[in-house]
Amino acid sequence: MRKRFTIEDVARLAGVGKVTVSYVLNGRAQKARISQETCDRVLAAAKELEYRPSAVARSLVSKRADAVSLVFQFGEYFSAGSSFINEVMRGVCEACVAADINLVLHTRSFKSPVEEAHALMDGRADGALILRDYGDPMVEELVSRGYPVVLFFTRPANSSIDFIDADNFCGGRLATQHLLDLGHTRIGMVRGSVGSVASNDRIAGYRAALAERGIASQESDLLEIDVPEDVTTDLVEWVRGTQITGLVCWSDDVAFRCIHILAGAGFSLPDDLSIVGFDSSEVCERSNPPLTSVRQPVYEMGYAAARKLIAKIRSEDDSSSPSIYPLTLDVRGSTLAPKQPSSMKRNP
Amino acid sequence: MRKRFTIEDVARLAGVGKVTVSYVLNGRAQKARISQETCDRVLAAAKELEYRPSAVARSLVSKRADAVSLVFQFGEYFSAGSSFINEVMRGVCEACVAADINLVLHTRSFKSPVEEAHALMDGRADGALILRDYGDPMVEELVSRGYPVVLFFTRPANSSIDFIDADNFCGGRLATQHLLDLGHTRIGMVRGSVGSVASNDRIAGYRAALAERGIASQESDLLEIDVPEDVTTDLVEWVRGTQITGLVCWSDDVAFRCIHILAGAGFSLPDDLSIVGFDSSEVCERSNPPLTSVRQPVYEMGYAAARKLIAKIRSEDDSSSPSIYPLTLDVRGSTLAPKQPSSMKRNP
DNA sequence: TATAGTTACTGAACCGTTTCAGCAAGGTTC
DNA sequence: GAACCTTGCTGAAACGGTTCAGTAACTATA
Repeated sequence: MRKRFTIEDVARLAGVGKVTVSYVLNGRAQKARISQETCDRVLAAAKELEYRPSAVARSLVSKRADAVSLVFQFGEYFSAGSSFINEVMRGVCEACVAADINLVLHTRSFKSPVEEAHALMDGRADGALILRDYGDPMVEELVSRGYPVVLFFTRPANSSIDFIDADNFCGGRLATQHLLDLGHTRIGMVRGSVGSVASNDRIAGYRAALAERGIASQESDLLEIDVPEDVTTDLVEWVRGTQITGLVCWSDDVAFRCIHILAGAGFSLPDDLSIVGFDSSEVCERSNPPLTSVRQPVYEMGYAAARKLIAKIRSEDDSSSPSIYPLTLDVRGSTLAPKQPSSMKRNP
Repeated sequence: MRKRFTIEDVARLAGVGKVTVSYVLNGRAQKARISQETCDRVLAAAKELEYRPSAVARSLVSKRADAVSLVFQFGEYFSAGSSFINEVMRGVCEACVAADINLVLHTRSFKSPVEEAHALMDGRADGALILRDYGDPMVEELVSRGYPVVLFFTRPANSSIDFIDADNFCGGRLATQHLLDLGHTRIGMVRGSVGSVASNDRIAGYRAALAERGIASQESDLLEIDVPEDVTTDLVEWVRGTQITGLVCWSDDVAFRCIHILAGAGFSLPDDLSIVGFDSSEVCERSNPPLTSVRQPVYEMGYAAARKLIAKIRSEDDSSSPSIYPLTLDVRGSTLAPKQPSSMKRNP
């Protein structure tokens, strides 16, 4: 690569000190009372040399990187077909574009959580956006050092930590209530991983909805998975064994997988089983049957998380923006009243 | 954030000069002939202060950032449902993890292509991975300055530029041949944008396949779109108007959209129209009908592009890895012989 | 005409690292 | 005992910017 010109080169060419160049190029010519004539000379010199300041040198003294980092399990989230992470990325990217800062994906190999935390704090980014549950030792390390952090799609136990999450309790409740309203009484749930706060919240909502109708929830009606690929033909036996007629899924992806596997096993959907997804991504419209799903504003949440982090870094006020996003239900074709209603239908 | 300790602090605590600390911490104690005892003292001091070197200061002197940047239209690619960009990201991220470098998403707002190029060369990254056609003024600016660049999913006219691309000509040919083999003679193509090299290559392959069977290709059999959302109900009229019985699509996403729209308009698929997608993403298995698609190794290509760039930056030899990836066809349920074969079927 | 204020700049220090040349102390060699 | 290694360490400069506190030359005020 061709040698880059430095501020010194520009100063020399313009016949001024490098300080003057710095002031002019940072738009602070007024404050430093640089004359118009000198300004022009500096600008001309900079243009002639096609001078571009070194972000690195600038960072060293300003102690700001004008970048935030984004941390998650890349291999896991960037797996085929999930629109969730796409929407997250789009939200985060657009917030960064709007704020004119860079986004650093912390794709480094680390030995320990503490190492990882230290690497995050190496000065390349001014804060971190983390898609991971609180309780993670890495997060705790960052937080304990006062490094600016915003968690999203989780809800930290420690309330002093900034976060953006959806109202998963309501989401679980909404999905379950919908099935109850249709007349289902045996409702199962394909839950997320046990450690996930979001998953536990949704289960709580699910249980609350059942309890409101006087139905006791059973542990066996929960099927745990970590990633959509965990949904295998075991699902078929589980569905048959539990005799559920309604199913609330951890995500749309999981729901699609369930549909695929159940259809393959001879289930007629939605007649044999009503299925509710989560996220209500665009594909729900096009699936067969179209998927009833809890709408999660993933894009907005990604955007908001980045905004919150940026506001924090810039010490701007951000108190007006919510931390918890409400969820709604998009009813589509994948949910129907059960074939042999075991109770009075409320919605005929 | 708590004040960070610097190399000076460690040196003071260990009772040595900061140079010594630098050598010890960079594993060059041998070379600098630092005694074991001093080494231990330095290590202990560093641990006690939980010292972490500043990546920024280090970059300033080493002139390396240990990061590469990734450039594409974030808003456009990170749109719901596309597994293409997910696979790209996964490949790129994993290559970066393996090489222990960071990935910078250049999410900044720029006025002009030249500004954007300059911003890319600001020192935060050692090279750029670009998902954009060559000919783009930004790319030319980078290349003309000798900034390390690898383009992917395109094929630069200037052969000195590194790139990773699929053999789109063969891909277009393969898809078309498959339909021809099934007995189709009127075959249409939903092409990508006109400026796209990949799209033009696929069209050339499509035309070559037709020509090999003595069929003249017609301009009206090509439907241009830029993004999947461009596929609207106009498609229905176009299909009816052209009387095609086979359709090669720009991507799986486009194919799914076509299926959705055509099915909505009363088409019975695949009986009324055979459809071939491109990418052969995982969802093809689960769609209805399962989508015949040209398999593009997107993950591998993303990985390879990042590897190539990293090798270039590190001046390693990378001549063994291919630039052009072969494509294959995954035949699934969305393609059948036409209902009223207009020629002899070759595959009954 | 001494004092103060303004204008237009700049020298030096600093940010936190790395690198290179150098140096003191002790050990070998002849 | 002079010349030359070796060992173990360090001072100073450099990387490319920014910031602060001047300062020299004018102009305005009393």
